Amino acid sequence: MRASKLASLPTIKRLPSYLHVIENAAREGRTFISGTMIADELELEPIQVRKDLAITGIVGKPRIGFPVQNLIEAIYGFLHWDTCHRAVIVGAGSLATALMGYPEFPRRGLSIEAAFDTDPAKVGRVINGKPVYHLDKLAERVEKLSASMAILTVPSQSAQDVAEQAIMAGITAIWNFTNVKLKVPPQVIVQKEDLSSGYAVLSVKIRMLNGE
Amino acid sequence: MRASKLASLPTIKRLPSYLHVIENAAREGRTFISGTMIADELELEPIQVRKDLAITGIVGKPRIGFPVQNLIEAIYGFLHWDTCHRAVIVGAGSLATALMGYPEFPRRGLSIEAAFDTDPAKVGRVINGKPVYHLDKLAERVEKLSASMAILTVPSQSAQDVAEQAIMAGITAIWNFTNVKLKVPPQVIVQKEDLSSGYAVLSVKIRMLNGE
DNA sequence: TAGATTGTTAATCGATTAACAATC
DNA sequence: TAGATTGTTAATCGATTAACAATC
Repeated sequence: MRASKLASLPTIKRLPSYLHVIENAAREGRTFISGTMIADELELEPIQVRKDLAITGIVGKPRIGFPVQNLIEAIYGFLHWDTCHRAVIVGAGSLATALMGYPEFPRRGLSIEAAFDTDPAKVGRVINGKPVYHLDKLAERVEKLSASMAILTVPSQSAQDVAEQAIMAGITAIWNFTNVKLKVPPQVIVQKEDLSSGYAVLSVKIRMLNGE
Repeated sequence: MRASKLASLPTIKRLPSYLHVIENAAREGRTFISGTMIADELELEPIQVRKDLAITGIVGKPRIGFPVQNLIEAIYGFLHWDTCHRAVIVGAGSLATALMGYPEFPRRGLSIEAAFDTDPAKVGRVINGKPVYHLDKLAERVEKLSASMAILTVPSQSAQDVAEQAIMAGITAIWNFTNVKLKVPPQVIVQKEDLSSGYAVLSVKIRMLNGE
């Protein structure tokens, strides 16, 4: 059992960027990387990087740093990215297309197996090698694919309805790209991705830069 | 001058979701809304909502709540969403298409005026009523459009290069959808949008749910 | 009026940062 | 060896939450 309770949300969110830097180092043939180096690259404090990396259980060598391969494996393990997450995506628009073509996901254990839509113009098409089915086929396909995750890229109005259908079909984790706060049973996990909040931060920074 | 220094990053990130709830209330014809009600809707603590809303300067009435219209205007003002942000998007792929078609952005002051790409198959096309230019035209177009923001949806390898071109062209704010940590001069604002970190959180929650 | 909700002040909680001995 | 970097323990910082008088 991993000591996952010890990892805070901010730490978990930073791990992927560490992984990115460490994988670059691996690609360059490095076998060790120091927390200081990672911190420099990402403009963070070295102490924060060390603290965060501690949750992986990998111990570093003073003066030398952390073993790159072990660190990569440990982060994958910690993030559960060494396991395949079979997902379906509902709403086969351009955002779905973007997510289905995102090359990083397959390497990180996320496999988007099929898309669903109600638009007859989209049903039957193939996106990035994966079929687009009518939403009616959701339950049937989720079972056949043994998918446990649903990614929601539908319009806001249908978000709650689609979420309920997905849950009925046996989905236990939802990655929600709509701006709707979904109401789900307690055992279902929802992660909401909110573009507006990123834009809000950017926008406030602009206002402050412009000296108001 | 607004007391923007008093708003923490978490508060800023929550404001858009408050706005969403409050605008729904306005659409239903409500003239007042309580912090408790907003909190219920978003599964937050009432005290947190009250604290957050305090930064807008709008005062509520005990027992009744906050005046809906004033609150909406104040949040728009605070987030700088009452001002037009003219933006260009570089990398005219499916993510760019998704962002250009996101109906919320125009209402929130974000106007994506043009897209840029190096792919001859994309240059000259029109996405959502906006032209796709060759990247060569970036400087010229940014000036003509008097755009101050660039949205980056290019492949990682070209991210740093494109960012530098955008800055040379006069861009002062970058919304970065690549997984590259950009190196920019201190006066340039960068907001990095990281899908991996959301996926990391979801994935760790799944692992914990599955009882490991 | 009664009681739900507000704004404020204080307490708690948790994350970040600092300090430093150990060590490669 | 000398000194950069580690892991740990303690201090600081900031955000969330609690308490409560004021009030519509």
